Amino acid sequence: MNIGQAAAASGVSAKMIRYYESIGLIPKTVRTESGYRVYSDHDVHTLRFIRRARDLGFSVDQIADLVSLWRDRERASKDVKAIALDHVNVLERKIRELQEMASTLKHLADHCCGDSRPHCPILEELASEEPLPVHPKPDARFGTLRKT
Amino acid sequence: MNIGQAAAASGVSAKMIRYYESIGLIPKTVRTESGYRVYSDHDVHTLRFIRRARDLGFSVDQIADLVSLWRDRERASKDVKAIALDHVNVLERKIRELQEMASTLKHLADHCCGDSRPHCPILEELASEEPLPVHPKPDARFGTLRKT
DNA sequence: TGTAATCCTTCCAATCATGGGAAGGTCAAG
DNA sequence: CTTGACCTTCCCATGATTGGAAGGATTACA
Repeated sequence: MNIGQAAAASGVSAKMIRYYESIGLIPKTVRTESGYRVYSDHDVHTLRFIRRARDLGFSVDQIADLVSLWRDRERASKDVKAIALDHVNVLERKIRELQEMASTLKHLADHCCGDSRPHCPILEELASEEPLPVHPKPDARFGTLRKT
Repeated sequence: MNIGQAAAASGVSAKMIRYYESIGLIPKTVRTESGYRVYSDHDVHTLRFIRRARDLGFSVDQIADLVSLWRDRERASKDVKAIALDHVNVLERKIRELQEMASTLKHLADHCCGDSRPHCPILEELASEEPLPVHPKPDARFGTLRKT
């Protein structure tokens, strides 16, 4: 299988496959006489594993750890779980950050008439010397996202 | 005022001030004879405006638009509001993506005992040929985030 | 068999916002 | 006058990904 076919079969672009090889996430493949990379079904399986981990937002470093645990039949599941929960924490922190931005911004936009006149609370707020008002109150709807 | 003082007063690092100047987000400043950049209170005010916009996650391009609207006394507030709401949409889309990842991952982690044995549903799922199960059901808790 | 289209290769560059650091000039305090 | 803290420019790195150029290989079709 050529790299293009492996890409189509795995959902990882040929560009990324070469990149993953270059950084050592996947081993160097066999080549044909003319230098073409050759992939097996097993390689494609690994690539699909990587793509799934990537779709869950894992970093390449974490994916490397996950792949190595996947290959290791003696692994402890707690090591896998630790990586996963670590990543959940990162995701949730990021989510809270973005929610805070969105909430503040929606609040500001709600108070802007959005017509053809120049008066605009959004700009006023950005230009203000006061600390940015951390959205009215951390809406209870988001409470379920807290880690507690 | 030197760049370091402007940085301290605005909360934008000296590095970033130079960068913003280089990309044209802020105009080139006056220099002393020896080449030091000189900043006025007005410049610092602009920098603070930029920092606030940045803290709300606006891109540099959007910030440039916001600054230009801020400067424009003839602006229409709807132009500002449009930028803000556009950005809210981007933020909310990103939030939903991250929530989907976190939710899927938490679900997987919940089913992993996390002990010293090798069996691990997280790895099994990543290695599976099935489509990633988009978390059990788009939990109603997140429904309020939908754009409708 | 010729040729054109479609692959593949490597290498380099760009993204986005930010930080690190080197080499060297400037300034203020002691 | 020296020392330390500032400033200058320039280059590099991040992370994951895409784009493209130049050139070789393979394939398909007439």
